[in-house]
Amino acid sequence: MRNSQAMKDRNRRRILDAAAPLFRGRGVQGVSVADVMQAAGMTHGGFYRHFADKDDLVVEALANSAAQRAEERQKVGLNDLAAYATAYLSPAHRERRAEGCMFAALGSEVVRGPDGGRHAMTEAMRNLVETLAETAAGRNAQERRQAALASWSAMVGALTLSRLSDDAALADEILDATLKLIVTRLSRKVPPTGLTAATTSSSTPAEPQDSPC
Amino acid sequence: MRNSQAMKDRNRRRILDAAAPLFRGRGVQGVSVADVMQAAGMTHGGFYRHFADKDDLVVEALANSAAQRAEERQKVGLNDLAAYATAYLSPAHRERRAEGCMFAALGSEVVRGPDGGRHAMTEAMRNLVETLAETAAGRNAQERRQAALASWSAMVGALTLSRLSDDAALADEILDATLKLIVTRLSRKVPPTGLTAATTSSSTPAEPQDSPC
DNA sequence: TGTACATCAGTGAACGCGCGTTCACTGATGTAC
DNA sequence: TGTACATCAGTGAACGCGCGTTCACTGATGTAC
Repeated sequence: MRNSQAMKDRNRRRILDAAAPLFRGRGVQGVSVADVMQAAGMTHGGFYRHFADKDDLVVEALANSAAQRAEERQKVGLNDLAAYATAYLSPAHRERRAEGCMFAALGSEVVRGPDGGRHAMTEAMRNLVETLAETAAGRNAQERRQAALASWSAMVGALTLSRLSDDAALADEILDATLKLIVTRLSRKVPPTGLTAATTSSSTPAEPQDSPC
Repeated sequence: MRNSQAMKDRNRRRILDAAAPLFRGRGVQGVSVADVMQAAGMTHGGFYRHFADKDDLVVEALANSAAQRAEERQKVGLNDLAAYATAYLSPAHRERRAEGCMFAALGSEVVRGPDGGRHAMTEAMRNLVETLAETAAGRNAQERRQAALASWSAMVGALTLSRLSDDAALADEILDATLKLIVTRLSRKVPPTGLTAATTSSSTPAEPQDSPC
């Protein structure tokens, strides 16, 4: 049976929306085309009406996911570096890989993948860094940009390493130390009122906020 | 033909030494058992005289590689945080994935892998962080440890993101901004004489030093 | 508006390939006497 | 020290499975008249 064009568009979106969390949770190579199609509520045969091949899906899913996150960020207004880092470097984010940041989950795998994937993530990163730079510490635009770049690097590294650690105490230490650095030295001081004091400990659960990054 | 015990030991070491760079360069899932055995100069059938399965190899290769790096670090004396970061955050390290840091290359993949892999990397990380903390900035041991943890997170994240960027200028910016942060604010000031000034630009090639981390 | 026909989204079986793993085999090694 | 035999490291063919991809088929959709 043939589906209408509207149905096809809706199904394509479903595939993309199903693919992204699967990839983040199990890695691109850990997820089959059939897995994605099943998660989208279809069988694997129809996949090639939507995408040229699996690589194509990866690129589209990364770009789609990045665009969604950027939009949410604008809407919710999670544009403050200190607040962003607090949510990003939370145990909740560490535990929820599938719903979390794609850079921490897929960065090293995408490096080895098709160029389109790197490109999609580069654009997402550029967008994010520019946003974060607005509330980063620094006496001029260049310093703020550098603080944002270093903060972003530290966040991605800390989340990856915290997930890697099989020692829970060390895993928390990594998040705490990195968050403290960003909050106290790399983000702009003025706007939030007295948040800084509370962010030193990761026991602040940073309410199960969906998807930073 | 049966080989002597000495030969067997030598071959096991060869397998481990062949496996580590392959894994770092192409990912664990991107390398087959046959690939590793071929790189070690053998055929795939003999693999199971040495390892229970591929997961076992992964764990042993990570541990072996980590131990070698720790030993080299002690010998060469690359124990100074600022010097270490300078080598780590160099374009040379970014380009040589197979010979580089296993945390940046394999971190997010090992997270999803067998527990043994996470454990091997956790121990390696603990050892490294303790070493780096000795020359990190801070008024007491706790502050120095936090600076070392945050620095290490930033290094791993920056290298991953710099490799990810398909924009060369952005890729360099990431390394430079992170290196500047670590050198100027997170490492102990005194010991090196006047190195700090030169490290701001990544055009300092940080002589093709083998394998930081 | 109605009819006839071409299109094509999605199905599910099938194909081909690579991978992890097994296995029969070999002959040098190590050991027991 | 020499001999006889069991061991077992490494070989290369083979197995079984899962995966990416293809394909014949279906029937609803869209279009031309």
